[in-house]
Amino acid sequence: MGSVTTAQRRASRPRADALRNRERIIDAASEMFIEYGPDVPMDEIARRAGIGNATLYRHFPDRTELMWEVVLYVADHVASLAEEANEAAEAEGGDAFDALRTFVHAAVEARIGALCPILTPGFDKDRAELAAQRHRFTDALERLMRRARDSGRLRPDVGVGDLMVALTQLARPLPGTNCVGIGRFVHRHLQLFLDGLMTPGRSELPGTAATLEDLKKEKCVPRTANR
Amino acid sequence: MGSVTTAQRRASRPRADALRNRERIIDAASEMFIEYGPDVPMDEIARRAGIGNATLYRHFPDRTELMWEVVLYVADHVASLAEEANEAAEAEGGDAFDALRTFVHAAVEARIGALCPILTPGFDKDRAELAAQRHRFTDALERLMRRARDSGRLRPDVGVGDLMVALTQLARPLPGTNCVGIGRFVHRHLQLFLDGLMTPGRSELPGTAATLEDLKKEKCVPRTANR
Amino acid sequence: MGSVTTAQRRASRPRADALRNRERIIDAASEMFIEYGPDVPMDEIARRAGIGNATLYRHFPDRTELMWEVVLYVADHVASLAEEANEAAEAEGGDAFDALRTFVHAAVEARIGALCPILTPGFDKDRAELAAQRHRFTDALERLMRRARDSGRLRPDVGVGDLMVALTQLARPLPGTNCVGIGRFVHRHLQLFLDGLMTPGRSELPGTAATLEDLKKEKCVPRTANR
Amino acid sequence: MGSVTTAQRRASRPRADALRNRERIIDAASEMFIEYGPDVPMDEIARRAGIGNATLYRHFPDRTELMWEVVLYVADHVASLAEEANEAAEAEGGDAFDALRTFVHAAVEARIGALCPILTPGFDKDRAELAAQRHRFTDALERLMRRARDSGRLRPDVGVGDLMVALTQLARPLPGTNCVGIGRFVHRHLQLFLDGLMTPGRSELPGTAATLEDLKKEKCVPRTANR
DNA sequence: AATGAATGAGGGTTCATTCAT
DNA sequence: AATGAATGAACCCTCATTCAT
Repeated sequence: MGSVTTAQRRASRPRADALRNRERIIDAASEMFIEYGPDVPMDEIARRAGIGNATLYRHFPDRTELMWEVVLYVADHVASLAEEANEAAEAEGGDAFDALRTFVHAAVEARIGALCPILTPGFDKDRAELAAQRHRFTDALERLMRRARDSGRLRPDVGVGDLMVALTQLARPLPGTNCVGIGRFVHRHLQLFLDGLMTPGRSELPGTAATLEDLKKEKCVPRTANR
Repeated sequence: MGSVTTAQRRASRPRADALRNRERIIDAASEMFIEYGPDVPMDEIARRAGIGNATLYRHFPDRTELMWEVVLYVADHVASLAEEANEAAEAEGGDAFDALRTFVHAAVEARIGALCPILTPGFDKDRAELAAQRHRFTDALERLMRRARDSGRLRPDVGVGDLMVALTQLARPLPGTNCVGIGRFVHRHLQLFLDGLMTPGRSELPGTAATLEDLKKEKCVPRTANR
Repeated sequence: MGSVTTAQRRASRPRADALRNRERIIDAASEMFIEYGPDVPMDEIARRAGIGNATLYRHFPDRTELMWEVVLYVADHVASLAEEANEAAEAEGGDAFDALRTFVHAAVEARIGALCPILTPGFDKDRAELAAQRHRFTDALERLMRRARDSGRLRPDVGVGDLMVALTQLARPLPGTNCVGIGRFVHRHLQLFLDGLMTPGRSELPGTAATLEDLKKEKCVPRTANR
Repeated sequence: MGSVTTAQRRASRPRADALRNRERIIDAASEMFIEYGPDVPMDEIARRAGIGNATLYRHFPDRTELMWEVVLYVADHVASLAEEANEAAEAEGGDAFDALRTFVHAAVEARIGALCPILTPGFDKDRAELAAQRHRFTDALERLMRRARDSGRLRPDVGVGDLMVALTQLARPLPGTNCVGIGRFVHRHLQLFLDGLMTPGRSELPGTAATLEDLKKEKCVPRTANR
């Protein structure tokens, strides 16, 4: 036991430096998706990752694949955070709304903004692995919010979709900028938004809560083709 | 007396169709800046305006100039809204926080999101005409917020910059989406955010309030590359 | 007699202002062909002529036609100069080489450089009217040079083509510039070139004399299509 | 010792094919600058070089940079020719005017006409490397002409600028022509011009000698438009 | 496996020419 | 007849992706 041929090792285990590069790329890409959006030039990602552009393509055959891996990586992280938050809420003495706050701020640090490619037209968000993470995430967050609602601190007229959309929006860089400066505002404004989510509700809300799923089903017109 | 020749009228007044086209362009551009950001292809703007691309360039010699006109147009509108809101607040029986709510929702309808080019690196936001509108706007909004603060309904630890940034962010379409669907959320989430702005403050806010001016001074790297 | 209907007058005689515009256009174009080459933007020509662009097109349906008229106009002028020079040489006491000098310098003033469109690929230099002028010009110049040669002051190993090419080249603006400055050099360098044409020849000349006709027959490869 | 690894060599030395392409581009560009002027389409240069247009841009980020490299390349060559000519003149038994003739004809072969971008408005002819070549060139040529003047064979009333401008002009292809045919005349007419430079001067020269420097200072309007 | 280089397609802008007033 | 406006094609340059070392 314990002895494998070189060939076997090759097949199963990638070279150490290749693994390291893979990490670097995902890291660079997730940062840059947040700063510049999902259209950031591939060469720039490669540059920030400190590798040649073709190396990037060896790891991820095209931009779609890269987006996919980034999303998967971040979604995994964020899902874990949601689960942890939920567990904290379930734990003895846990407060669900506080756990929600903790999760929201942690999600920003975990680069939840790098999930933006999900909304890109043509992105196949239903591929198995991602679906799994989304389920973990959605489940945990829904249970957490239900618990917060039940505890009487979360307004009953808001849903997971509301939180997700607002979180995504507020965590983005300002349009047309890659201002690091937005960072100064993100946590501040999320805090204010969370305050707005608390009971008693201070205003009537228009529309209804929706999940991201619902949103994705909206009539998304490719506005380009209307002539 | 009082009568001008046709020639004179011609000289001073642009042709009717040209005026119409100009309106259409600004209209299309302001919509598309909101939906896609200030980098949206010029050809797409022309297409949505229903004109040839070169016509776009006849009206606005380059993208900068177009951004400028759009911003001016929207800023004028939004400034008026802010002034109206302020006047409503000053009027007998007026409530400043309610006026603030009214303004926020109206600003979205007025396409305040189309002001995003202001944050674009290289945009000369200090040109005289725009500076004037910004002053009108800033003055009115600051007075409105001060009044709301004084009336005891607005948290004292938030500033104009907070409102502006959150408003901008929440009013944007989701990244990569051309979904009209986001509209369903905008007013809803702004309402929640406004709730969070009310007294009594329900949480401690990190950071400090900042104006858009401050933001612009942040270390902003040019958008396309960082080399 | 002497009475024509308005209709007849219209058909035969263009309006006075139209005539004036036509002159202005040719004037502007001939200047600008010299300064910028035959590719100068049509709108710029219209601008310098002080008219709208469409007016230019009413007079000359396309750039080719405009070039043609300019060439015709200048060729006529230059041909007259050549004839005058020849006559001066034939007159009693006339010196042919001196007449040649006079002609060369006068041709520059007459904007001989505006003949450059002749060499443009696709230019139909064989249209009847132009052919006539070219004949007048060539005849006069050939007789003048023959006479100068016979008088013993012009080298026998140079021909009309030599003079024409050098004249054209030295009278052009420097490449890439519309420097008025070149004017300072033109007469100076033509003078030097003419000195070089005098007897006794001070060097052996490579190649043989050629007419512009010969030149036009050269293998002119449209270099664009060699892949 | 003294041995470099493959990696090191890679880092320092560009790939062989890239070098080859670079040469081809400069070669094509220098030809085409002469034939069509500095405005020749980049795509055409790429085509003649036998590469894709983007490859051209990889080597030279923009047209300015390409002009610069071409100019540098040719200037180096021409400067060497001037120095050689000067040395030949200084050598025992050397004749300065003959050396000048040799230089002029060699400069044409060395594509001195490709220096035309120098006169383009906005071209920074003072960048260090180019300034160096220009100095080498100017020094050598001035010394050569002074020597020729001192030897009594060169007219005293002509300067470097005269030679340079006339050389540039006579070496160009006829306007609008892509005729290789002009080559037949160039050496012929330069020979005639050189003859005109010899003593005794056969005519009075208008104006005064000027350097290219002087010319550059003339009131040069930007090329594209004059508004 | 890693890389620099090459490429075609696409967006920004200008210009000759046509259209509508 | 004169004009301002509109347009498609062409050119400059960038970027995702592929190729060759």
